[in-house]
Amino acid sequence: MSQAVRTRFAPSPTGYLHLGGLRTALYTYLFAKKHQGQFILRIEDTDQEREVPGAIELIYSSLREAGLYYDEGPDVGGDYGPYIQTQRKHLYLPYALELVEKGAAYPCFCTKEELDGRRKAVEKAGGTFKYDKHCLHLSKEEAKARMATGEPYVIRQNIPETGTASFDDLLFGHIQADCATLDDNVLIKADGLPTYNFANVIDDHLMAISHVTRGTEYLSSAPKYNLLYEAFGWTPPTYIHLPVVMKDASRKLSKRHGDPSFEDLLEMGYLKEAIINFIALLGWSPGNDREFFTLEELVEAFDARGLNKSPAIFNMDKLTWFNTEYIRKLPFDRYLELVTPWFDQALAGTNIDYRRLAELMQGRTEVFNRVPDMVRFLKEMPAFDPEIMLNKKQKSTEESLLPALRLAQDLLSPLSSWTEDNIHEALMTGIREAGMKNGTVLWPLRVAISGQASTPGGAIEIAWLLGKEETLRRLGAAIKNISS
RNA sequence: GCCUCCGUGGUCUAGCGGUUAGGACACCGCCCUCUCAAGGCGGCAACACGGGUUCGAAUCCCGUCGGAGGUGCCA
Repeated sequence: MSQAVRTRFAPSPTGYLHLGGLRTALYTYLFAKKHQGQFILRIEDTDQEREVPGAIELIYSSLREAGLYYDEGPDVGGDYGPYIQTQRKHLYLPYALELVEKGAAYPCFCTKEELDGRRKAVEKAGGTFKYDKHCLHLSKEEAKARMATGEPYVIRQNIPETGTASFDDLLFGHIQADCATLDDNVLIKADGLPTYNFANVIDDHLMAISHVTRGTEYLSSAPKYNLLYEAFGWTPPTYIHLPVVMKDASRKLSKRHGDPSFEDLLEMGYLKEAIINFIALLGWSPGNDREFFTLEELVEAFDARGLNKSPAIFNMDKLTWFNTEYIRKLPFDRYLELVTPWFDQALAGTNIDYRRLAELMQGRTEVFNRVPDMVRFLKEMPAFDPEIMLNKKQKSTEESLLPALRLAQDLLSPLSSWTEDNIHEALMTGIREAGMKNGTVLWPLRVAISGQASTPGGAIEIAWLLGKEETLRRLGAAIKNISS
C-alpha cells in the first residue's frame, strides 16, 4: 500500500518556538518532503489557560523564517481544516460518545477537587495514583440522567484492567505497557474541549496524517492512543518519537532558564541557515561525515534511520562554529548588508569605510552581535596600558619603542596620498632602511593607533581606515605619553 | 516510588560480530604571519560497570549503575 505521506507539526501556542520545537518541526518537514508528502501545521490550543497571546503568530513567522513552509495550516488553508483545535471543538464529543457506546470510554462525574485530594494522598505515600473507575460502574440510566441535568462531567478512556497495550515506533521499535499500569485518562474535559490525549488521535485520523513525529514525552502514553485507534477501528499512523534537546546532562532546553529561542538566536546575529544546519545534526546523522547542508540538501539526505534515540545536548560553541563558517561563505555584498547595522551601533557618525572594514571583518565574524565591540576602537581611541606596545616575540622592547614610533611618524607624516599601498610602501621601505624588524615598528604602531593588542586587520589597514589625520593624532599622543 | 525509554571522548556523532574505534566542535602545541582570525600540521581525549553467548563483542543476552521522559480535566 502506497499511502501518501502527510506529517504534521502540532505545537501549543504557549510561547515562542523553542529550539527543541523547531527541530521537531524541521524533522517533520524533512520527512514529509523527502517522501514528496505534505507538511501540515496544526495548532493545539485546547488548554485555553496556558495560551499566550501572539504565540500563534510567532509560530507562523518562525516557521516561515526557518523556511519550513507548510502545505496546510490555519493561515494557508487546506482541505482538512480548521487547523486550530478550538475551532474544531464541536467535532470531538460525538467521537467520544461513540467510544462510550462501544464501552471504550465512560462519563465521569468525580470532581477535580476530590480527585486531587486522593491523588495527593497516594503520592505522599509514594504510590502512583490511578483513577478507580468509580463512575464506570454507574448505571447507564443514572449517567444519562446526570448528564441531562447539566451536571459537569468528563469522559474518560476505559483502559482494560488486564492485558497489554502497545504500538510500533519507527525509531524505538515495539513499545509495550501493561494495561494495569495505565490510567483512565480524561478524553473530554468539563469545559467540553478535548485533552491532547484525545484530540491528537481524532485530528491525526481526520487529517489523514500518515506519520506522527513528536517528542518522546509521548512515548509512554502512545500505547493508550493505540487502544483508541483500535476501538474506533482505525489504522494508527506510523510513529516516530524524537528525543528531547537538553541544555546540559540533566536539564531540558527552556526559556525559563534563559536558553535562547530561535528568534533570540536570529537577533543575536546567528544566520538561520547555520541554525537549521546545526539543529538538523543535533540528534540526526546522515550516516557519514558530511556536515554542511542547505535545507534542500537536508530534504535529499534525510532518513529517519539516522535519528538518534538518546537526548542531545545543545552545544552553543558548535552552533557558533557553524555560524562562522556560514558567514565566511556569504557573498560579500550580502555580508556588507548584514553587518552594516552592527557597524552603525559602534561607528555611527564616523567616516570609516564600511566596505573595507567589512572585507577585514567577514573572516573574523563569529556572531554579528560581537561586531560592535570589535570595531568600536575605530571611533574612539580606548585608554590602554602602554605595556602592551612591548612584545618580545615581535622584538618590540623598551629601547626600541620610542624610536620605532618616531620612525613611523616620520614615514607617515609626509605621505600625500593616503592609500594602503602607499602606507605599506612607506613603512616597509623605511623600516628596512632603518635596519629594523617589521614587528619592531608595526606591532607598537598598531597598538598605538588602536589601543588593543589584537585588531581585525594589521597596522596598515587600521591606519588607512582611520585616515591620515586621526592616525597621526593617535600616534602623536602615544609618543607624547611614553616620552613624558 | 511505579511505568517506558536511553547509555561511544567534555559536546554532536560514525560504527550495526573481526576497525590501530573514524569525523566534527572545544581544548593544547607547532608552522605561517605586522596582532587577531583563517589556513596547514600534530596532540589530548570515548565504547558506564559486571556477568554471559561466541574462535572473536562497542556491536547479541542478562544484571547493576547512571540519565531522560511519563505518572495532570498540560501538551
